[in-house]
Amino acid sequence: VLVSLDGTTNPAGAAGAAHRRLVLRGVPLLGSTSPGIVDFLTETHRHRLARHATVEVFRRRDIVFREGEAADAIYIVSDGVVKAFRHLPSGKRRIVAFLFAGDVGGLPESGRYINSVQAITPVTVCRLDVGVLTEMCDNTPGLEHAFLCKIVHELRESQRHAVILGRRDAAGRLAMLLRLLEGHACAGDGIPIPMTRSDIASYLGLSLEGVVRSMGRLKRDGIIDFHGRHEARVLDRERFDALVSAL
Amino acid sequence: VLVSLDGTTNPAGAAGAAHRRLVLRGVPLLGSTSPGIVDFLTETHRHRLARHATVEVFRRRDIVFREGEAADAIYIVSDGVVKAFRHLPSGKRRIVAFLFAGDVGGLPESGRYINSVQAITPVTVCRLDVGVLTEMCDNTPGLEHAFLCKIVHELRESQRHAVILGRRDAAGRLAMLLRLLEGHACAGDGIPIPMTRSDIASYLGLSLEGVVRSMGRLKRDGIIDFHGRHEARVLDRERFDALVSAL
DNA sequence: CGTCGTATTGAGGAGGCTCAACTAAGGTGG
DNA sequence: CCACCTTAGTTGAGCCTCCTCAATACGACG
Repeated sequence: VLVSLDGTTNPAGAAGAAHRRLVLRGVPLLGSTSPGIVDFLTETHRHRLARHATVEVFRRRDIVFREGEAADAIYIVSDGVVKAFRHLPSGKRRIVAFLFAGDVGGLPESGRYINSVQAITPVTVCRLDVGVLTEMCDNTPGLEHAFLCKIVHELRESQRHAVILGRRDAAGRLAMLLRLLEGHACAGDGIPIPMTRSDIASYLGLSLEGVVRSMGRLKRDGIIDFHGRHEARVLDRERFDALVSAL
Repeated sequence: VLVSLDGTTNPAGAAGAAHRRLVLRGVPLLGSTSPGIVDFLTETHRHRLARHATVEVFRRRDIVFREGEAADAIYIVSDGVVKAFRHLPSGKRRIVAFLFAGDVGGLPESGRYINSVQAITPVTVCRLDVGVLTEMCDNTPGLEHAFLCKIVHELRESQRHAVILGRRDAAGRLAMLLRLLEGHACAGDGIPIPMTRSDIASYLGLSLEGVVRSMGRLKRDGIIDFHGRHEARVLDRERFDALVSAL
């Protein structure tokens, strides 16, 4: 943690820094003319939240919070990517979600975090004290609704994850993950793969080697090209889409 | 649909009928002395909602709503069990969740349902018009918060589902589902299995035959006893728990 | 330039899927 | 009330995929 401002009210500078970082991205509940993804927060929300938000920076591999800890705050990812995972009784870990800029993490159950969150790239987050946040929701119209919309969005994403895991073919699962990552890519460029093969395996319910071999197959088949370990590029869009849609 | 009262305000009788059916069950966000599951709705919420809720009854196999349809209403399951599923491009279907009494379904994306819901037992639901509901959330303190808590609960359940699907052993997945069903059973009795083997397979990401064989193994090993097709009983609690916790 | 974490590749084995035949149960109409 | 029909469930044989184990290569970082 490099920057950590506590207290209930931020100085103007810190509030300004938090302000532009507070974003809740997702597809809205109700139909609208506007396209897919929007920011659920209004300017008013942002200003109010910014006064009490703490900006925190984490390096790769840093833990943001741990499963089982008292949930003092919820977090909004502002920059970078984190993984949310649960420890299984055996000691293994299963990644339950990747969180990108505009996602929330740290929703508690009975006052405790239900999964751990760890940075997989350098990360900037906004920390919102739960006490302050609940109070703010009570007297800021639409704020709680914004979070509700975001959480519904994460529920949909989680269900999509379940659909991915329901597939039996490794290459198909991988393709669906790449499609997901593509959604977070800047258009035109290659698809960034911020996480390790091991993380991918844990998210897809495969073995590490299974992930590697699936990548090898996609490459051999001329569907995807992998540049280095952290970038992919779709070569054959048609067959890629077919693979994603298969099953 | 056997009972369907529309209009924005219900007569006293219908409102009374809806009143006791309106329940949102789940584990709360914040820690409390009270144990596990609570009802997020207050009496006030129930009374207000009841005036505009429609009670609907469905028989086994009836469709409550379909993926892609305009989402006019959200539903609270009052009695019985439904399955929420998505159609895959191939035409197959994957069950994303089972909804029991106290669960919500029909949360929209861009004004449309994102999955279909079908009754797997005789079912009673409360239908809440989205327009009326959003309006009511604006002028009923705590109502939106109740839904938020419930949706967080469903998000956790969905993540648990993902953990189940991450397992590679069929018997272990099945055991985890049985554990989930056990949570909805009246204590002391056997575990009711309302859904078909095919539904179980679709939920667990297995083949129908795989489900059957896994049941056969649990029975042969003396861990679970199956009475008929819709009831299970844990014979060896210790090994059952070990199986659930394995991996 | 060494070292550790990460990635890759190979051989062998286990588990689940597919295909196919068959049984059981529920529901409908005569 | 029974016969029939449709849906749901069961069992077996063989194949295929993915996992496991083990050895090796790569690459970031000090």
